[in-house]
Amino acid sequence: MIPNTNELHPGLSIDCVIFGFHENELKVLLLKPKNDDCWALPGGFVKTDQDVDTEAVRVLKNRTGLDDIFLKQFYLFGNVSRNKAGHVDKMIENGMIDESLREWFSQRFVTIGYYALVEYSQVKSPTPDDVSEDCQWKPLHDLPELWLDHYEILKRAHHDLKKALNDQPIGLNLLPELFSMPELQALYETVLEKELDRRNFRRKMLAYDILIQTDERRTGGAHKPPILYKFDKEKYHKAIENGLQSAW
Amino acid sequence: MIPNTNELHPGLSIDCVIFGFHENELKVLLLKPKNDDCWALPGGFVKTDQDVDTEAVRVLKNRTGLDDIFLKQFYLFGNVSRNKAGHVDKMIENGMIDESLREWFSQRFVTIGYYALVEYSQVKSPTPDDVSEDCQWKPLHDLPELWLDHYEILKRAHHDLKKALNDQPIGLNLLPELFSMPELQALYETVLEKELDRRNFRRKMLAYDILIQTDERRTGGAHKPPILYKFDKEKYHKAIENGLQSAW
DNA sequence: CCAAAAGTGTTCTACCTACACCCATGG
DNA sequence: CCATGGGTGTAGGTAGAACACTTTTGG
Repeated sequence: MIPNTNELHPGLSIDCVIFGFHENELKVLLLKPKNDDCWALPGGFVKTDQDVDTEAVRVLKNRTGLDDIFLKQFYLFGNVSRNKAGHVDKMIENGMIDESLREWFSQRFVTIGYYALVEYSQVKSPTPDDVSEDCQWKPLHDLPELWLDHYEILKRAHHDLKKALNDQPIGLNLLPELFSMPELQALYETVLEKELDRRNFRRKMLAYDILIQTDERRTGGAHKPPILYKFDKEKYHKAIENGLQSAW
Repeated sequence: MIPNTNELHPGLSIDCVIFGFHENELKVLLLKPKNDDCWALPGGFVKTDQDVDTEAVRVLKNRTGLDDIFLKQFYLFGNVSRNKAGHVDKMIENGMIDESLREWFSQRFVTIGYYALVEYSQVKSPTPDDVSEDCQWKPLHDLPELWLDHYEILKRAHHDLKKALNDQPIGLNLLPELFSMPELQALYETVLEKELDRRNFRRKMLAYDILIQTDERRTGGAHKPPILYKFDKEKYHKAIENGLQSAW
């Protein structure tokens, strides 16, 4: 529910690009606003007595039930053009918001983009917010039409995520607790949108020294069962803080 | 002057960390608010009919007279704690702002951090804004006490700039048109806060393929005069767009 | 026993590191 | 002529790219 607008920071919103990884595809959690053909990024407003980061965590928690998740503020979208004329009228017509909120929604808004990486299977039931009728994972490469500038926000989130891989590992919170090297590689290939050499990938990843090899193997395939690994969380977080490689 | 507050985006400000390079030091352009001991980052507000980036460019232009400069949005500072109680009272007491603006300034503010890299010598006369009595370059490593969370903003700008060097060249807009390799190296060493090997630096920088060697040399020193280079602007900008190195 | 996919090792190359020598200038 | 700092080259090590063979499972 939209809280009393008096308690909200005017003209400021949050949009979260929530990435999940499933069936070798990157998926994004999207909302279907009521009576609208477009889909939208989960978002929200900022209470004036709350940190912006806190509010982003709240949005994530409300949609996915998850907290304690990697969540990164990546950009503030502040162009005037993102506020489309007629857009509020439509929301009122569609019954998404009440007439009384017309003024609040008619302000010029800037929005803070966050992206999150979550484990697909842990999101038991994606939950729509009160202005939406549905909440679903959509494949990054087969997206429905999106609201306003949400496609641009999503693209930039993915672009920033790709770049971040040069300096950070990913996988924690995006893969199950135990995973095989080929599964981790599939994640990287999906995010990067390119194929990688199996052997070189393994060597490089092991050199990061953030993996712990377990005794278990993933059986069931008609082939040699892969070793399962888990992340050394302490080293993983250190790697994120210190950066993985630097030219200087 | 502060425009009519009705035209301004409420609770939203811009702060610019303007870096200059002079006498082998990184300097930052700071403002001295009237009747206050602290110094502050140049900043401003966002007109509701202007893009946020546009407003940041305007701030830079007003303080330095420069435009067409590398200006990067690096973070939105959105913690509640940055709004200190009593801080508006003090501004009114000091005559920085009029009593009539009390309400406007008492809102909770979030601020968008930008950093800029400018050529020190091109800023003929740093210009204070109307709530400040002075505008000066201050050495990054000998800063006066700063307003509110401006020190935190500055630190983060520098940190982001350092990281950016792994993926981008710097120097254009920060050095004169013509510069020697040792001068460029001094810039890198200053930003990175570490010493680099002369020969390896040269090789690496030339490998970036963004420099044009000129026939001129910098004379005057009691030693072999260094060759002067300039940036190949087209290649320089391409390097910024495409990134200099990537792990994947 | 065969197909499928996983685990391992080697060679070649490119780049980074560390270092030493010569060169041009001003004083 | 000498002190100062700039230009150049090279040997050794490390890391990435390309690539082939062996291993283990299910069917």
